[in-house]
Amino acid sequence: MSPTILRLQAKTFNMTKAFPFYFFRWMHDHYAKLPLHSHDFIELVFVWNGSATHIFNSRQFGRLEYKIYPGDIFIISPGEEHTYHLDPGEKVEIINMLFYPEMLESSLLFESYQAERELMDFLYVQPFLQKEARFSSILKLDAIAAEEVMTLVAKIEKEYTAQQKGYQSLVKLLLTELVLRLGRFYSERPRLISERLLVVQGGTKDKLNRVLGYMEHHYNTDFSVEQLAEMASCSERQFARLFKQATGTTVINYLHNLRIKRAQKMLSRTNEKIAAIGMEVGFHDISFFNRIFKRIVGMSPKEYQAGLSRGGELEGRTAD
DNA sequence: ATGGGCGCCGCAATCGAGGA
DNA sequence: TCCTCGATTGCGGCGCCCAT
Repeated sequence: MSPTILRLQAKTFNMTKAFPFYFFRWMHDHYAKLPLHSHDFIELVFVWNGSATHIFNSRQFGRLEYKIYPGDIFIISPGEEHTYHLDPGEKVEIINMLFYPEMLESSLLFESYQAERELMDFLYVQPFLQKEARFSSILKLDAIAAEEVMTLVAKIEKEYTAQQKGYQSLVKLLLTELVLRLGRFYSERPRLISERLLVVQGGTKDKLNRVLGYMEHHYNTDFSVEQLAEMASCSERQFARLFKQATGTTVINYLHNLRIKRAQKMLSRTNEKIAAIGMEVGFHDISFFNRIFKRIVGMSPKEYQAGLSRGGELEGRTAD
């Protein structure tokens, strides 16, 4: 017998037609059982603290489970059934924003540019495409992006709580900005192997995805091909072969591209010294960082930074 | 599809010189 | 002082070939 699914509706959260939005934070632990539930609104989830296992039932993909950690952001679309499981001793603090599409300033999103429409992939398109995309629609932000997002979330929370004159319009605008920014981070994130991997088989694809996920989040630490191969449960030789087959490049080249891309982003967003940025993205030697940067981007980090500060269009290539 | 052997290539680290 | 570039060196990664 299948479990009863709790169906949550707008009236549960006092959402109105004029302002269909609800903001709340909640703490969850092993003892507080949240039943499997679904809703007819969009749920934007920010993991603030702790960890949990997110359990997700989908008509398309069946039952999915994945671990969530601080900084993770994901969307639960209308009709999707989900809940959380926490092991004894485990706790999680989550920020939830429940809303209907009417909350978003559609004039800003849909009428102007195709680019804005593409940003909305994060909300509507990607989660329905394929099983792997469901996982990749969990955004993991770097420190700078997370700060931008959290500043916006704090503003929304402040407006929503204080409820001063005009707060509904301000929350709409802030939520629209938040979704656009998330869409931008989503489109800028490194592509998972599975999204372009057509040549390798299912089980292998999962293994490579696990490794690529590791590389994306540990790009600035030292690891060997041997360790990665172990993670993928295959020999070094086989791993290197599959990696090349899947990505079109070698492990080291892929890692360099990842590091340089992050370095480009940092150069454009901070005033940190080039040497510090090189170290931060995982290069032990500034000389070697310069060389790799120039090979990939087509100009030295200094030239790249100078180009940014002039505010002009950069001709340099993008690491990808 | 997968793994092993072998040899070459280039990454990564280090040092030094020179320019802005 | 900071950044870039060149030279050098040890060793790990990768391509090729062949076997299972």
